[in-house]
Amino acid sequence: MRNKEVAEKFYELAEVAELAGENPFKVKAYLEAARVIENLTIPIEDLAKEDKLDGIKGVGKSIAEKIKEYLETGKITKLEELKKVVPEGLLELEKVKGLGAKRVKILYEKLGIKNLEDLEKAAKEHKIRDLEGFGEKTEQKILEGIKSLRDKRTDRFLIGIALPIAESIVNLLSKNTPIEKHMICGSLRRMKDTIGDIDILVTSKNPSFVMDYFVQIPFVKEVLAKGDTKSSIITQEGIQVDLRVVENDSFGAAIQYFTGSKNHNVRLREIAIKKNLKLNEYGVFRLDDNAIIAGVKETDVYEALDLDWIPPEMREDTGEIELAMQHKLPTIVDYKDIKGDLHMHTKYSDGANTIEEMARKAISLGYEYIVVTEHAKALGVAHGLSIEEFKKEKEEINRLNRKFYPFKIFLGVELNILSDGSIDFDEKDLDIFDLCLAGIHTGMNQSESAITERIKKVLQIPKVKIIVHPTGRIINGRSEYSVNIDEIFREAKKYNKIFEINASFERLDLSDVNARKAVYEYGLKIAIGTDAHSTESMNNMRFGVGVARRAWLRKEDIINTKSLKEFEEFLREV
DNA sequence: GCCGTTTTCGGCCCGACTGTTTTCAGTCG
Repeated sequence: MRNKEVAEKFYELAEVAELAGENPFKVKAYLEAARVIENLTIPIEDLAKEDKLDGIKGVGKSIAEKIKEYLETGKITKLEELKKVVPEGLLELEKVKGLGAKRVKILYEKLGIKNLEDLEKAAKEHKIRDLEGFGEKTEQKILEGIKSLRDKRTDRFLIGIALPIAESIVNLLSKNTPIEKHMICGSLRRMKDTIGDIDILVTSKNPSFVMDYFVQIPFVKEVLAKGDTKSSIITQEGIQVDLRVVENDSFGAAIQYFTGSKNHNVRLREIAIKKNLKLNEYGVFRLDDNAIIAGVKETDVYEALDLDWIPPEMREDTGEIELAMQHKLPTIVDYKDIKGDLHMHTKYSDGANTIEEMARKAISLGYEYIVVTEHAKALGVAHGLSIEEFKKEKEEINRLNRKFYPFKIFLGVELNILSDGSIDFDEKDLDIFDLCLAGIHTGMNQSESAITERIKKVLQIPKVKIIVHPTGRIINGRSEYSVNIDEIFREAKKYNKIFEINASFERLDLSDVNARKAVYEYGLKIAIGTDAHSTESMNNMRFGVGVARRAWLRKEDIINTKSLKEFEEFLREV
């Protein structure tokens, strides 16, 4: 699967082409192609082989040729030629806030500025202020921009860090200020695995009171801006939070606008134009007489465009708009559809709580069952259990099941996929388990073919049902190990295996793109497990469901939406 | 360079903000 790689090339092509002064619409076409390829669930090399590249929306004859050329030779002639005219360093100059392609080009042509160092020197020597279109303030801003670029942490924030902060701010506002409606928008509402900043929208009859309160809440580290309708702060954690107060009549249009994604919104506005309408953050307007026809409710905004309302998690312009147009959107899984948690650890291995505490927590979450899945013996660092120890755990589970009836605890295990593709126990010993998970915890630096073969080997073990955290990524920490995920999925379908969406917010593995591929391209089923090591982290289920919703998964695609009775039937088939 | 339930040619999202300007270009989200 080389989609990501090809997409990167076209992002680069777009950047370089823009700096070279190519037709802006051509640049837009490259960007659009890159984005579509990135979100494709089918390997692009397969499409190339079958000569179906120009069937991709946004890919025409010319871009199809470039894709083919890249796949065959590793190069795009057009890109190589442009690079001869555009120095490498110009790309980083665009990252300075306030500088876009146009200004970078002027700086290069008039002052010969080729990189950050040149830029800083020129600004300090006051050479920039005399250029046409530039001035003293711009020069100052450029220096500030260079500084913040160098200071800036490049990581985005994990959703599991950002969402609780956003929620506590909303709570404080609700309690202490006269706000009426409120909504956390942006990538948080879309449940992206990482977020850049927090967007909160509220309505209020007394905006200035709300703003005065907002900029002085305890965890504010810095106030970036304070106005009547918009204020921005930086929290102690370093996350930027924007609070906007909007009119009640525009609330629906505003949350639509600020939820994004950008690409989704651009498409909506294009659709509006074709219907002789205009869409902005204030509402949907008729172009003829500027009359407002929607704005209070978000559903009305979509309806005004003849679209079904689209769940925020799906708003990435990867086909959801077309389906909404035809009224064929899938009914995606709901947060309350989850009936059990399939992956957790207790004090028996490296968890912080007892089985009983985990069970009580599960009951408080409204679950009908849990599967307790300690590490198996090969994972020494995590107190992996022997078969004898699992037998003991089983006795305690039996006792607790009598106590908590009809709620049920199952005995599972998280097996290790060892470096030769074997697992911790003999297959005959696995019969004591209700459910066997298996995952890679060691030997992640092996080659793609080695890791792929390891997993394929484990797929053949009848008793192993679920592959957990299948790509091994830790967000902002460790990238995926190299594995041919298409080959794994194809093989898994033969044996009816299931893949986990690990709901721990550092992992979220499978990712949205991979989960969608597993279900929609390979017809596989998904399990969502929190991998909780404490009662507290069982709350992370919502992040896993968020990924499932971003992957367009339906209730029936996810096995832990089954009722206890259905789940027991499922286990008997295992 | 792509695309077509008005189009195979002539379009290609919207508004706010900033700084440089006397009416607007560039940038951002």
